[in-house]
Amino acid sequence: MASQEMNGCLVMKLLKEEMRQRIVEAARDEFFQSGYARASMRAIAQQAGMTVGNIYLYFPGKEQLFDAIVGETVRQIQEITRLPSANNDTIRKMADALRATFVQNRVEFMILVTRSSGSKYENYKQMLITLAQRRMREEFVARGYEALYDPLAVAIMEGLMEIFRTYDGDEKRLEQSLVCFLNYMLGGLLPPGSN
Amino acid sequence: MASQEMNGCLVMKLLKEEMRQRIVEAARDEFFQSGYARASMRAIAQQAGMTVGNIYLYFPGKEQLFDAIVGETVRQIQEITRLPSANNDTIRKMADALRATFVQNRVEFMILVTRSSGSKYENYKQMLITLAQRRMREEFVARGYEALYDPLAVAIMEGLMEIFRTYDGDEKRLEQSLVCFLNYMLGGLLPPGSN
Amino acid sequence: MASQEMNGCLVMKLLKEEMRQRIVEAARDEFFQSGYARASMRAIAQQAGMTVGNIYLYFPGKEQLFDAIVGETVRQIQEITRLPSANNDTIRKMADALRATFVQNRVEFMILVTRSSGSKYENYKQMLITLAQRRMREEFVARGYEALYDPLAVAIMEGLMEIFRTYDGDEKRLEQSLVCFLNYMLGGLLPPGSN
Amino acid sequence: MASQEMNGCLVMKLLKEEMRQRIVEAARDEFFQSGYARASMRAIAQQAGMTVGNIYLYFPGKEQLFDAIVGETVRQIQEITRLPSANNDTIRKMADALRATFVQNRVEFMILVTRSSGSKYENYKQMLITLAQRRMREEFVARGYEALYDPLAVAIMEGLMEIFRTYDGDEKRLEQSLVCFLNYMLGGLLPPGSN
DNA sequence: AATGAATGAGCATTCATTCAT
DNA sequence: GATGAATGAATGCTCATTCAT
Repeated sequence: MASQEMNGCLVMKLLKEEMRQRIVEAARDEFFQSGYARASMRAIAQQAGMTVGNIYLYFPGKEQLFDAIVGETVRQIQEITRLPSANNDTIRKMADALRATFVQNRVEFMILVTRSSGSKYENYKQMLITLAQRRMREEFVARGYEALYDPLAVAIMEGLMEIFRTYDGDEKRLEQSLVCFLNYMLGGLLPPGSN
Repeated sequence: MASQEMNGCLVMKLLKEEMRQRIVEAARDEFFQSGYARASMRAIAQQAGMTVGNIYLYFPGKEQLFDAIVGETVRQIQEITRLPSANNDTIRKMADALRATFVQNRVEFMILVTRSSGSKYENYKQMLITLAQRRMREEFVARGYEALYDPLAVAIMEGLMEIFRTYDGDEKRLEQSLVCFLNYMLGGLLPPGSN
Repeated sequence: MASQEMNGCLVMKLLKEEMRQRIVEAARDEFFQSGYARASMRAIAQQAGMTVGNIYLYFPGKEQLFDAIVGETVRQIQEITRLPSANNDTIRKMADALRATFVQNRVEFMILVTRSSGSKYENYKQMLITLAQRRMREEFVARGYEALYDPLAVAIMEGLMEIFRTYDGDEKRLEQSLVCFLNYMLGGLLPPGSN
Repeated sequence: MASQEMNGCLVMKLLKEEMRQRIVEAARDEFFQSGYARASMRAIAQQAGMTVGNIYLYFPGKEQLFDAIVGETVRQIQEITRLPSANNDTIRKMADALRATFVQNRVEFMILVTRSSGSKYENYKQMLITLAQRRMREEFVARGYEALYDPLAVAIMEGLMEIFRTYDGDEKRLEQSLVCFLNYMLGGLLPPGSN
């Protein structure tokens, strides 16, 4: 009987984990498709093949469910942004780290950046950009582009994201485009003859 | 007596115009803060210091109220986008026209581009970018950057908008930054020795 | 000055009466077109070329305005229905009286009978029919049709109204149809060879 | 345990079905009393002893709730009206079919015919009458009553409905009255000596 | 006498959340 | 643990009526 209970417990755990996963996947789809604000708990439950109420056993609410999806990605990106800006390749390193994150968590990244309106992450893209700006500031200032670092950071970030979007799934061309784009964008920053 | 009547008439008109203005301003605030979809007619009414029903004396509905705010800006931009792309300065011309529009209708422009989700303008930014891409395509392809025109168009547009945002109110520096930014972004397109 | 005032007073009276008439006519149109429930005070005011509030100077409310339109017709029909049922031509007499009323107050009659839903007259047609039934009862019973007087009363009334509707404006054919229809409907009631 | 589950399941189903039924009954009452347009979802919910939102778990909207009530009756009548008009008893057959429908769905029939203003069935009675007219036209014209078929069709239909109303519940007398009424109404159509 | 702006209660509908089972 | 029916407050919108001018 004890073994039965333990067994039951394990099965339960497994079941629970599976259920949680099903919810998360359905929610990811729905958030990606409709955005946070327009996403409906009903639709998520239906797609997950369960009832609305059941979702609330696994997650306290819509916001926390959203967190469960994009939270990990947020954390990864926070790691990236904590890297010391050792040399003049800061941007390339950030771009590469973002690429890695994107390749791993493509949908989560896109949700976070373009479909989070209405959630507490609704300014996430802006946060990212601001972060990039801080990193780039020194280098730009050193090269006499202090007035440019702000829009350039934005331009680079949005350009990167467009590349992510465009070459989504084709990792090889994604990388090529990334390099090509960054060379173009950062070309002006390099001393003549440095390439 | 005639002067009294005229006076009364003027006062009325003023009052009406003032009310309309109060609604428009409250709505602009609300749309800017919450975006079209989450903006609430009740909240707008409250902020304008009147009842919901009264707004409907001035505007037929939420959508038309939104239109009353962003419509003029939309029209101005349509004018811009109809310009013939005579020479290789297309982008500079578009940028300049956008700048003019932005200087005049800063909040409206921002609402249109970043807070219009749920309205008929919800893809407005994408439309603008697509437009820019079509304009830039030829020039980029001619210079062997065919793989780049897509993210570059995005980068340029977003960079422009960031400049609008940053130097909002300081028209002089806005212009300087614009020129500087475009030189930087389009520098790679010019044949060597052309600068 | 006194004469001026009297003059003013007369002019006022005339004006007032004219205004009242304009309201009544606009209301008649609107009630006829949209029915009582869907008729809108705004629309009536607009069609009458005045403001909503002004209507309320002449009539206490929507219901009383409706009364001002159909009230007279109601009274006329009440007169008819008070006629003593002297001989066996009751129905013909009622039909004729209704015809007279209809010819005079065509629109009011139609409003009363078919467009009064939502007002206190919404069962007016039924009232009329019930009345006709009471009148016909004796004659039908006398002729052995006691089980028939009820649906026949309805059938006759509705048939009459359809004729009113169909031959509206063409008084001659209206009368012909009326006679023809009543002969058909009441033919069975007459003793053989009585025609 | 299996039986418990089945039991639970059955109870659930019953409960759901009971709720649905309560809504339908409350709605039927409300639609019958106030007509489609003036019927209020709030009132229906209150009469059904639940909140407004809950009704929307069972029906997508007011219109579909109305359909759930009158739809079956509409379908039955459509069947009737598809009958080929084989001989001169068309009207009797239609009357009989209508009687059958009425006996089964009395309130629904009345709602459809007299309380559907504002819904998509608001011209239902007229449709029925027009249908009857088309069916009767030939026969009437053949007998020289071409000017009469229109008001007669109305008269017959309304008379039928009155019989339905009057003898509601007493099917035997309903049938007798029907036959009697149709004999009376159609008597004039038959050739002399045919009865 | 006339205006017409303003009100406020009403409408159908939606949806995150709760809770008895 | 899971259900899904139920809630209740919110949404945009309408309209008869009122009232300061």
